[in-house]
Amino acid sequence: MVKHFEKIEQLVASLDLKTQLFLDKIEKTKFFNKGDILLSAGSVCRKSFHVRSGIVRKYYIQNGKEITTDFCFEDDIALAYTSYTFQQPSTEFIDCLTDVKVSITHREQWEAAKKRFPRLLELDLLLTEIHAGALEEDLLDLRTLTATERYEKLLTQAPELLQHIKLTHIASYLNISLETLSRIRAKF
Amino acid sequence: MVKHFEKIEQLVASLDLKTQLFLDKIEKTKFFNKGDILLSAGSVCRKSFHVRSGIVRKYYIQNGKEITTDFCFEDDIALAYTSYTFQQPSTEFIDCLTDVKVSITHREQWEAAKKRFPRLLELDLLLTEIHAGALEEDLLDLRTLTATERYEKLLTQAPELLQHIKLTHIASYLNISLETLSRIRAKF
DNA sequence: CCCAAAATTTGACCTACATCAAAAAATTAG
DNA sequence: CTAATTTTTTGATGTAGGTCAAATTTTGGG
Repeated sequence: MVKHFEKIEQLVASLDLKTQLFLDKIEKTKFFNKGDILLSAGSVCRKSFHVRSGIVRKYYIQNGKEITTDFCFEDDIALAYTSYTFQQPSTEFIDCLTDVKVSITHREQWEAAKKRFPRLLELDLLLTEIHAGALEEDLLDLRTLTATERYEKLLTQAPELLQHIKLTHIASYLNISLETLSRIRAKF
Repeated sequence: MVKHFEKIEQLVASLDLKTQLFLDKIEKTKFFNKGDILLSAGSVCRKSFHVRSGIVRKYYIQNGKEITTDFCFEDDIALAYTSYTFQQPSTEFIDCLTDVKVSITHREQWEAAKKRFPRLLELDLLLTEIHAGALEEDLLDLRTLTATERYEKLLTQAPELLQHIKLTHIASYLNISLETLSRIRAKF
């Protein structure tokens, strides 16, 4: 769930045509089915998944329980951030909550592209800044909001999410047990 | 508390001399006293504070209570990240827990430097990636560890911190009440 | 349309940690 | 060195939200 969409658009639009064409050339469209796993914990994340349609989820497993860290919709880029950046084994899984269409770019090719078209560094930086900003916000929320407040915030900021995603996943995303979430919802 | 120190060093070392000299030129050394405030919530963060000695703390105030988000020691860069990046009013304060020596660089000049020496974009990106990585780890810890486990982790990863910093601040950093932290410590 | 499986709700109980209050220990200033 | 102030500990009590179990509702395949 990345915001700041306009900023990204704007930067991409300001790139020269050659760069944009190159980016198009190194990405490949693929289709996955609901339930398919795009990345497993333990393996190194070497591709980015630019979601074109459908819903993708990032999660890790803690004591046999799935903990959702993010949902990715159209235009979001799904990747296991730390694994991708530092080329370490991922702690996260990435899977498809629906049938999905994604544009895949391999990290190597993206790195090469950045070498060849240095302005892509600006894009990479912007994306990373936005990611960090979102993490800071999540951290703040987790520290200061109660379970109910976190739910309410989600409700106002991303109500569409509740239409499409199972409560189990939403509960783990909000760091609330399924039962508690159900009780919160009962009182509106 | 930034790790990955070697990576940064390495990248800086790989910059050509002109770039390095330029960086030196735009930064200014200043001294502050214990208790001094480097940035207040509400104002926009326009400088970065590279800590040379002493301890700096970042925190925000929630219902009249200070919540510490980070401690910065020698070599760390203290700034209100989101405010600095997007030039919004900061939610965070930055203050000095001890007398402090810092190198200050103004954002404008840093931005200009990036324009003039594009390889600095790589440095900026690296710093942002490291920041994001740390945030991801904090988030994971907050989601999965108990109060005791968070304290133990701090104890093994940054024991020096406990020597120098008041328990009130450590408690708020760990998102634990002061009393609970005291009880955790009582049982070693 | 119906049944099996999955998702959600409801109920009873429990626990980690917060809060409030006061005592004890450590620090600082005069 | 002592009093005043700050920091930390200890005690008593409260509560948000977790866990386990069972009932209900929804969903999807045949």
